[in-house]
Amino acid sequence: MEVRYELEKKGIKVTKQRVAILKVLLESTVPLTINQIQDLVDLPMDLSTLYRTLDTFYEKSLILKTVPLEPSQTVYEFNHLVHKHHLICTNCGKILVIQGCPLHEYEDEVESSTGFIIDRHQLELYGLCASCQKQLNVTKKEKHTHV
Amino acid sequence: MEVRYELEKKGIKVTKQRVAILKVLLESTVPLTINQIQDLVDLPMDLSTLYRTLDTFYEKSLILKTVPLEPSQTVYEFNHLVHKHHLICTNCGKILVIQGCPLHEYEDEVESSTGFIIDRHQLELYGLCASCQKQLNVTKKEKHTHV
DNA sequence: TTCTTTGCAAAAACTTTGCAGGAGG
DNA sequence: CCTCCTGCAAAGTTTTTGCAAAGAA
Repeated sequence: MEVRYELEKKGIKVTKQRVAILKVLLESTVPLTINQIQDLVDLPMDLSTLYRTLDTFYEKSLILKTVPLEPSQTVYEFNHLVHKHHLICTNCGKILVIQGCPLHEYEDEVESSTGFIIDRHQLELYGLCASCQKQLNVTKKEKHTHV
Repeated sequence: MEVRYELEKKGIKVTKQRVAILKVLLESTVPLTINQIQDLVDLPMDLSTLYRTLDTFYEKSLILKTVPLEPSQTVYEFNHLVHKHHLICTNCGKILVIQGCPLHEYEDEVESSTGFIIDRHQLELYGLCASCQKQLNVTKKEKHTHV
């Protein structure tokens, strides 16, 4: 089974809980909160197991972790090794995954101006999705000036 | 006093607690957690007051709010109306504020490809500051490939 | 067997809420 | 004077931890 292989590849001991969690993350097209993972997993599982397992996965770079501003619960997703970011609707909470990243040259600039070694970043975009715009009768004209 | 003026300008009723909180945020060069604000404020104040006040300030765009990945407690800072981002050292936790933003054209692209109206974003860069690099004997060569 | 992981229970950390008294305009 | 704000207490959420039993290699 490929899920087991993903774990072994990272040197993570294979257990049925870990397989179940990873399967959920692999099958999801969107990032999930810990409670959503608990609901989706195919065997009952304690939250402490989920926290511990997700920490382990994160340390081994098997998954990515994001803390959105609204709602501010951490979400987890499989690390497909394709760089991407989230576009989050502040009305309905829908998360869209967008591929690609405009930050590489910027990071190089910041590294040389600050002396840091940058190894990752977190970027989310927030706004209104098309259907919430319709529902709320918002048009592009009313967009707030970006600060 | 200019702190009172900032409040009045936004239509926020002036109280000694609000003045004290805003003063702390105005005087700080770095974003602060709610506990740090409580420690820095010049009169004893309940945490519920802090939560409520910071919510109010945030709704009126008087302050900015960020949720870093590590450590993941929300931080608050005065909204100077100059766009900036954070560079966070994952070893010592130090937060550097960096001015400028490389995202404006990118947001326009994403808007047209997704139909969203984007009104803000959150971006943080994570890495090692110069002194932690020295302390940990890390050099640029060992930098992880960015995923 | 030996070491790691899990579930349970409890605690810690963080955040929200209701209400009565106090402060601001 | 009227309304809104604050402190207190309590409860709700989210996350962490210790320990004994179960599971993986």
